[in-house]
Amino acid sequence: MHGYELRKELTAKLGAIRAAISYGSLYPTLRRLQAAGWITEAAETPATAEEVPALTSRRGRVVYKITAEGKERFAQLIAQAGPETYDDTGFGVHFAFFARTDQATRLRILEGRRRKIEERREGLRDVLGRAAERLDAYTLELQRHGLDACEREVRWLEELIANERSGRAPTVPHIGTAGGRREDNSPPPPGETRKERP
Amino acid sequence: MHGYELRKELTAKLGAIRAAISYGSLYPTLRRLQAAGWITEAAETPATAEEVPALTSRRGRVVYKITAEGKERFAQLIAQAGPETYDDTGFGVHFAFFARTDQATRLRILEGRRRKIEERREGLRDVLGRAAERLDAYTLELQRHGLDACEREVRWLEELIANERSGRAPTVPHIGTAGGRREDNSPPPPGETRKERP
DNA sequence: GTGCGATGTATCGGTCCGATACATCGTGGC
DNA sequence: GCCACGATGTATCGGACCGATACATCGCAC
Repeated sequence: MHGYELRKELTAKLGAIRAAISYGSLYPTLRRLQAAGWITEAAETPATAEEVPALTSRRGRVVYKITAEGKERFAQLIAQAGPETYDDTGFGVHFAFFARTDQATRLRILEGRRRKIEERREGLRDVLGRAAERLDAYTLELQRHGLDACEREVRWLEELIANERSGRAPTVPHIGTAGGRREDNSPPPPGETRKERP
Repeated sequence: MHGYELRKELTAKLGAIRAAISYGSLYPTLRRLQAAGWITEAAETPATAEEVPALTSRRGRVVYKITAEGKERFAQLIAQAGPETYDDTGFGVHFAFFARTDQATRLRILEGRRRKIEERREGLRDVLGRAAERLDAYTLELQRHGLDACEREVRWLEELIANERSGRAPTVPHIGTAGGRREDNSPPPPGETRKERP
């Protein structure tokens, strides 16, 4: 893909957890990835390239392609978990690429996230219990709303964890016409033997 | 307060919406505020100041105090709304200081936030409707969870808006021992005549 | 036929974070 | 008695990211 396209694709995939990636972040990152050898420039520079326009740095549509090394590095990145894996953005990104990981990794990340949210929940309960008099009604309402969100996310995570353990794909509780679904998750990417634990 | 204390205070107040403010942000900001004349250094430098230790830049506990100009500027900041007022962090900060604003401002901000969340919700519905086949089960589950969060927040906002219009303080739906509450909101800060629309 | 919104690459200034350094104080364990 | 360790407290630095902006092309509606 080229940068603009990639941005749209990522926005559709990550739209639920964060805003669109900024250009000031996108293009430098693409150059960094290229310098590292994880992506390469793949054909298609301008259509009207026969004439040399000598204008300002004109370059239209740079299409990139991931390399074998890049694929391997990406597999590592989404499988390995650090402390930042469990914060809001980090978890969202990992989760969005769960279909490219193995079940052990998915379970590890889901449980780490649950632990993190439970800690946040306890912190909020502390504030609501101990500092309730010192805070005004609006601040308290904010904490309550946050606490509610934590509780819901823990339930959500627990459902996902239970499904992973029982080997099912993520459930579709609210929409589904009849029951759940049974589409296969984590299909092996075509033409590439992936190592389970990089 | 001094920096460390302020950080703890803000963490308790904003803990539901964002992580603690980093030191790399806190201390430069305090200096910026001081340079602008919105806060001043207020007494209490070290206790053992009689001896000049000539050590490395030793300065213990700098206590700051807001100035009259700072109070006015703060009142302006929380009352005026730009586009960034309605994103997650911006809205949270404004909401956390709702008790220091008037009802018209509160309503304006709540409705702006609702509009923003409704837009996000429609975006997610679009993705779930149109691009459902292109995305894997985990990505879809992420969108569903995000959509659910949007719907809940809209309901929450609508409740708050209704309460504002009827002149009541924010309701306490889940906890309360008997009914709601009727604590006064937006008390005028003591010893300071605040302008309603700066 | 022309104006305007979508497509597309690019840079720049500024802000914020994460890690780190360093010093003091209180307190509980040995 | 003393000392290790965690909490308190100020400070800086590099790097990542955002928001605004600039500039060019393309398709299409009016």
